[in-house]
Amino acid sequence: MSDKFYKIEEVSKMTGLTKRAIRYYEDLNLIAPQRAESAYRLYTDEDLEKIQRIISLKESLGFSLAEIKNALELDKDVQTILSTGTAEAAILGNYMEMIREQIKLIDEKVSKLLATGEQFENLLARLNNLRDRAGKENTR
Amino acid sequence: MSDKFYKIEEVSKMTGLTKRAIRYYEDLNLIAPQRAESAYRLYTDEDLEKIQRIISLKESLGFSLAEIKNALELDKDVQTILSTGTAEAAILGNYMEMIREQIKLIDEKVSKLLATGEQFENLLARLNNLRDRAGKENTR
DNA sequence: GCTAACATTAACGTCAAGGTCAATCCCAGA
DNA sequence: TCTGGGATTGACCTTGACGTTAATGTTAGC
Repeated sequence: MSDKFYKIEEVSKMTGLTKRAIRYYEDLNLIAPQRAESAYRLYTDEDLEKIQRIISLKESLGFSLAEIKNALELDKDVQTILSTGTAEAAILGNYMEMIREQIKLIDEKVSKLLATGEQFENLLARLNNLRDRAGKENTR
Repeated sequence: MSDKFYKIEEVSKMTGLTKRAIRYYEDLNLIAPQRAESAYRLYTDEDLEKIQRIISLKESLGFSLAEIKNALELDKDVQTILSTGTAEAAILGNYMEMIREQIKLIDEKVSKLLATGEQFENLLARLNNLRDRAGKENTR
């Protein structure tokens, strides 16, 4: 966890995001890098991890940036609850319910994905079959 | 496979899409319902299935409509290859490669999703723990 | 034959997620 | 010190995926 700082161009190269996108995420309060006196944005490894999480949520889950913001905040809230050990039962139950919903949502996506995957596997198998039969015909 | 026809409002209700969205998909050539003489759109069960596939691809995979169009066309091409049994080896190999790529892409998404899911499960477990400890404290 | 509830196209509006451009500022190296 | 390559903000532009409205046609029941 070296406390090195990255400038936006480096972050762009490391993450594959454009500088514009990175700044945009900041506009939406998804990230909040430090600033140098010159007002340059300074990103830590922690910021980078957060950005990677954003990318992952976006690409795999197809979440909108607004949804991602919610997820990140939910996560953060829970982290503070866990670290302080402070939680009124009602609030805690609330968060647990939200997390269960997220999990359910993810499970649904997974099963849809698996179903789609099987369809393609099926197609592939049938094409394989066709190719094999064609091969036989040629060697007859 | 009854050859009943549905009008757009029925399709809307059955699929949960708005009529506007359904027409928009037609603009993009994702679907091509028949027309009555009055120019009303007439949807078959087959059209409905296609629409359901579009929805599924959109929601689970987060595909753009352009990507969905590609996937549907790929599927259709392969179907005709399979039904006619006609396929030059090169073309066949080509399609098989494309399908493998789709499968790979899907697998990647699935594992990302599962990873995210586990994170949430983890949080949930820790919250459960916290709650149990709090419970004990109250009954002490 | 009228009317209400459907349908059509065409055109413009909107929102998210950035792209692009301009004007200005900062910094590192010759 | 000057110069080129990055950084900043602000403003407007674009694309995808629809929403909305207007003007008009169709159909089913009374």
